[in-house]
Amino acid sequence: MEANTVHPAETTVLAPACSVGDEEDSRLEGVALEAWRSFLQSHATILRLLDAELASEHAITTRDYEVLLYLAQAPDRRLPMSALAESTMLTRSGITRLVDGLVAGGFIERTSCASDARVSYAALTDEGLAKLRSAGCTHVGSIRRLFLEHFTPEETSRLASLLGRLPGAQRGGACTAE
Amino acid sequence: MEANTVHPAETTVLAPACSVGDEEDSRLEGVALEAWRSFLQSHATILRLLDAELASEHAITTRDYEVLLYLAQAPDRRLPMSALAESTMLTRSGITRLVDGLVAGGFIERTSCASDARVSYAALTDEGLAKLRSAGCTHVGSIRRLFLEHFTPEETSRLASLLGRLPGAQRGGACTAE
DNA sequence: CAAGTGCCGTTGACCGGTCAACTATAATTT
DNA sequence: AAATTATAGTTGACCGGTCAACGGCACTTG
Repeated sequence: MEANTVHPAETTVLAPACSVGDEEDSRLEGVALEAWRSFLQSHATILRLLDAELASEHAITTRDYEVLLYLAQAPDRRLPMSALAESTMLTRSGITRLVDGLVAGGFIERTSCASDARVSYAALTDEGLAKLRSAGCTHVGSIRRLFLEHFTPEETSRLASLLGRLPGAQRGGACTAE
Repeated sequence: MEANTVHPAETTVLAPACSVGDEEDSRLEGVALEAWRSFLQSHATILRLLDAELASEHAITTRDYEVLLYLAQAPDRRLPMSALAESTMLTRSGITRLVDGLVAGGFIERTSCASDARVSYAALTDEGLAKLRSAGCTHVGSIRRLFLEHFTPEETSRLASLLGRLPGAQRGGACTAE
């Protein structure tokens, strides 16, 4: 029937390896190329699958999930918009619109801040929490299947230590870090 | 002045680790969490930087670059739109529009196929090739700096072998692979 | 060779996200 | 206290990409 919809993605990719010209070192060689390509393509593929599953089984986006999760972990289950923006690495306007959607879905409410009238909190509703819980199972399962399952525990730890050196890898995200 | 534009990204992120509820295994623990988080966040961060550099120094996108590169490596420096779509992991319509842009920029021409009137080739122009070459230096340099430089050769190779197991990592992309 | 079937590329409608401009509030300077 | 500057959030315009529908062409199959 179909299956003609080639999955999209945000790949990118690398650099010559053959003979565009055969000049300088503007090329990536062997194993370095492999590493880089695998990095890009696996990311694209995994995220795509993750998103598809979450969308089809829970009608939310990976981003939605992420926001719900951050809120669930936050004290009082609420966070200022800016905090959300920073955590998710979206712009403030991006978060505004994303939260708009979640509010419309009933997963989040906007509440105002007593001590600073500029800030508006995004607060997780009970339905939001329920959604997160139900989606969580699926999602974590998928992450295991698509990512973690390919490694032994030691490998996972080695991988973590390698990837952990890359730019951006160390920005927050943990439980009570910040 | 500013620097208030928090860099955006397509992160996602993981799963609880604290105490959303303290139920089942719908959580990611320790080192697995680290690996997954690093994977997501480093990707987001690196691609963002890469894109910014390419945009500011060469006025093209990472995707543009990718397409140019694929064409440069192709026999006769041209490829059918569908082939491009597959390589880049974009949809056919996505490629149409992307190529539109590159044609407008003079980097690509559309030519038709003698043996099959349905296909239209995207063919690299000389300017396109020049663009690729000049951008290539910057780009590959950035990849080295942002990614490769964080690893010794053995580490790179180990990383390649780990990432190489992930879904999507083995799809084509090499020189004369197909 | 006429009719079905399927593939190629483009287009329209939409969506998620950015950027830049703006409003309202807070904090700082004078 | 008034003026300045900075911060929080929203909005409008736009962009890159998807999806679904379509038109042109090629390949069966009657």
